[in-house]
Amino acid sequence: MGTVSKALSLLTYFNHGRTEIGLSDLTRLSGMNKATVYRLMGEMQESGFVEQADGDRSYRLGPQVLRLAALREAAVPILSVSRRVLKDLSEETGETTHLSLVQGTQLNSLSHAYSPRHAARVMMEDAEVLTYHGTASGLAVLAYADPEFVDAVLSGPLHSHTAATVTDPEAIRRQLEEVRRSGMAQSVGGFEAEVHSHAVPVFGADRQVIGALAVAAPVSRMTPEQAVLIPAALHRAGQTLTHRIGGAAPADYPQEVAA
Amino acid sequence: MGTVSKALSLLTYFNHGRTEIGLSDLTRLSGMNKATVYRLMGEMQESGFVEQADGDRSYRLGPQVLRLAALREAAVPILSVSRRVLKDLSEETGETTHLSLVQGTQLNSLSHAYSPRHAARVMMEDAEVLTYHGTASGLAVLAYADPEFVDAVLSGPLHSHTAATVTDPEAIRRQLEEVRRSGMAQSVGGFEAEVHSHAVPVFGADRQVIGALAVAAPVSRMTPEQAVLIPAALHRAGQTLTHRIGGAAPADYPQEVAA
DNA sequence: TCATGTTGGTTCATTATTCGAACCGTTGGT
DNA sequence: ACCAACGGTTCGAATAATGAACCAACATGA
Repeated sequence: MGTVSKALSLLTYFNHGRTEIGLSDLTRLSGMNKATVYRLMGEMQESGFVEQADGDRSYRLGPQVLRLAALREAAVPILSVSRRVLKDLSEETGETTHLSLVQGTQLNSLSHAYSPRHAARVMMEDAEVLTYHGTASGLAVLAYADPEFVDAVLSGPLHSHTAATVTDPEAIRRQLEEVRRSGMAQSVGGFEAEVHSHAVPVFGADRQVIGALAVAAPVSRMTPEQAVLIPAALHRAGQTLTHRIGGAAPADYPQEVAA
Repeated sequence: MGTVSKALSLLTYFNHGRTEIGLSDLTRLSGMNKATVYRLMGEMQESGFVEQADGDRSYRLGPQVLRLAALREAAVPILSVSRRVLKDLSEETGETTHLSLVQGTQLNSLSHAYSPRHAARVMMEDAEVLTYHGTASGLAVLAYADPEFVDAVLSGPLHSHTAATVTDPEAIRRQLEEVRRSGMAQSVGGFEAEVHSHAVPVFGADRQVIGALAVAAPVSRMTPEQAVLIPAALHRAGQTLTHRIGGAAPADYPQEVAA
């Protein structure tokens, strides 16, 4: 692994539960030498990618990432476009909706919308890491990902989030077959108990899957009517989003939502 | 300069006018060897910080920066907080308002708001680079920056945006004195002709200046009444923003807007 | 008070990585 | 057919990264 990859990999240890990390913690998390981490963080600090908090000297992400994100959105306005789609979809379904994107080898939630219809909602946070095997979004992505990528994911450790999480690689592969057939992934209590999620893949310009659009509802509200309405609305929203960002679905992607 | 700094410096060549850059262009812009640029970009591509467009193979910023930006906002919610302040300020003044932040050695616009009051508005784009000497925001920042930083900026080349841009270092230093006295910077036609800008500094937790809040109005609308109302509202908004992000102004910062 | 274990930060000889001139193969224009 | 420009690749020489050991400062607690 090159020096640049090492430096950038240090940034992956930041998440919602850990927005500030001290030097020693970072060396432990990364397994690198302390001097190495210190120098790498120092360089990234000079460039404004990280900065040090005032009180203790722990590191946090710097202001430079905001500029890059704004430019990314200027080049590929996927977030701003998705906000409209998410809002419409959550109004139509009455449930929480969210968008997640493939970033390197991990899947991150990046935008979400709530519906005001019900007081009880599935809550979401942005920039949260989703597992491929334990979420509807993850399955939707895997179903249309490169076979090598699927192999890499399924050969790694597959943690259980709940008692209902499917962790057997062969069982997951069968789920992926089903996703490809219907064009839609489902997960009932696989990530969080009492949550029924539907997800469809979102495709980029090269017909590669780039992420997933999902609806998350309490299982108690998944009536037979909703079980028809949500997949139909979600499928349409997914096609709209793929189209608006200049993407295209692969030829074998179902044009209509299958039962 | 270390390898990591070199790699990250490549990202600075992306801007609104140049969201995709080919390998050869990037080598020319950076002055580095082509093989070096190729390898560095390859590493950043693996980490998802950049990606290659489908048609040609030019590079653009990758999805990973979105995740980092979301986490930065989670740690230091300056953008989400500023949106409220900007919106209120543009409604109160009837003019375009914007926030810019110091990122390394450059100043970037990062958020803005328009007022619906007038059809003719000063238009803004996010993630645009502002000069320190030619904008009210830049002067507001310089007035409260480290003396070494001011020296570095003023010893560099100072380009003219318009005929009204002040480029003489000594004249700029006199302007900075005036900014420190009044707590507010002004620029009439210095960046764009026919635009009158006011700006106040925004401070972080360590009483360091971290950016500037500005109001940009057509010179034709800068009536005597507005020339009083805008500085007062802007000064209040700046204090509000500094306070909401957990910052504090230095002791010598004027508590009231001075004439 | 003294020992112990943190923390962030620094040093420097060893070593591995990065560098860059020159080189491909391809594309597009003339 | 030629030329120029493109993205990408090679490999010995040059440089920068590495990591064990070391500081100083602070905290904890016996």
